[in-house]
Amino acid sequence: MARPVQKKALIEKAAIKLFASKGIVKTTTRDIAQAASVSEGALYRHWPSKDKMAWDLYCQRLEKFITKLRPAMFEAATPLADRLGFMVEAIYKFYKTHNHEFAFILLTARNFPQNRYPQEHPYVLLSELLDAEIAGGRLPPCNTATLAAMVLGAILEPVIHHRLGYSQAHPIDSGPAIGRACMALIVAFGQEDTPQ
Amino acid sequence: MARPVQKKALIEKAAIKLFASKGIVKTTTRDIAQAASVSEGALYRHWPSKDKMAWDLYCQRLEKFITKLRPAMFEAATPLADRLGFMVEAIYKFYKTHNHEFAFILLTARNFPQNRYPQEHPYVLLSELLDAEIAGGRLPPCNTATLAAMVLGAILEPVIHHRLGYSQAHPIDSGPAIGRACMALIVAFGQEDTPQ
DNA sequence: TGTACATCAGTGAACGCGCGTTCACTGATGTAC
DNA sequence: TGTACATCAGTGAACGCGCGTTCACTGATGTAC
Repeated sequence: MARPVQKKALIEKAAIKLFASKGIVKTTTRDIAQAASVSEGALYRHWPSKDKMAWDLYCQRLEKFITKLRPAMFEAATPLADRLGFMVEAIYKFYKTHNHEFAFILLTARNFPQNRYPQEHPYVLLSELLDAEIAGGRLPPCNTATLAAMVLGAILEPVIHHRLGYSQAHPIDSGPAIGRACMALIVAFGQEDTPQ
Repeated sequence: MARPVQKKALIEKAAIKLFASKGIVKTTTRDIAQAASVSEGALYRHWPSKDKMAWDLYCQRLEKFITKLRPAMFEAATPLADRLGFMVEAIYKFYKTHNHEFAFILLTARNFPQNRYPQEHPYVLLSELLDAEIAGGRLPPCNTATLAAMVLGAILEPVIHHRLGYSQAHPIDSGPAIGRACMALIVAFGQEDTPQ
């Protein structure tokens, strides 16, 4: 039986909150240790470096999130508008319940030094979704890479604004309107356009 | 007559390029000095600190950009779709001609420690524009803070993806489709919605 | 015009704080016999 | 069951590199007389 790990979870929670608030680079190991009521050396019992810790946390929490998102987004029988609505709803719900974790994986982590997405990301899901719609003839062909980026930006930017305090209204309250607007965006983008 | 300033402009150019590529925190004064072929001490003849330099550059370059954007966006007689199209076009054009400067003021600078927008920002312009449309009865009332954030996100996210290399197609090539899609987004967002 | 002085953008070496990381040590738990 | 040993998450002090900033100095240009 493995020795009971007590403090790792505390360190993770404190690190994610700090990373989400101050950014990875401006968060020090002293910050984390203090917030988790742990010595600095304790970090190095679980991760080889601060940067590796950040990257591991990012991949792991993102995968957890994707696992929630993927199934309903790929219910083949459901119309696109519904699946998009589900995606928007799921994203904002996750933001509401896991504020810091969300800000970390979807906002802060944009500027990871690695400069790359992990294999799985809402952006990738969205691209696949759009490609499948086009392949199924339910959407005219278009540049899905750009379109997926637009939709993702339209969904996430209100979260950024809410989190930074520019807007008081929680995006989840505008969920239906936002889903509807994204659907209209997709349709309008495809009109009269040819793939590049 | 002021002594001719030769190196300040070099320092600014090098700093902006580095800030845009590595982020402000990860860019060192040694990086900047080396890129500008200048001693580190030279920075402190023009700015009191690295952070103040970054903030000054941000405000100044953003204002320059806004000055280009504002006039045509507020031509009262022009329909919204055209003004939106102009905005999209102007943004992507600026990105094309001033790659690093754009990435600095509109992408990197999102996570400034100050955690606030300067008074003038494309987001603010967009909000004002939408409010004016509603006041003029040409758009149904809605939550313009959220809507402006959506539109901004939809316009800027393709730029982020292009700059990070996720997408090869330059957003300017999809300019008309993106403008059209943003217009559709706005219209759909307002339908059946009441202001909050 | 020539001389003395002020100004200031620049240099390059040094400083010292803050940070990520290391390390010897501890004590609790698991395991072999 | 008791004893000896291995394991490992934790501590807290120390280390040392890298970074932002400082400082004495230089040399070119502007100004007073």
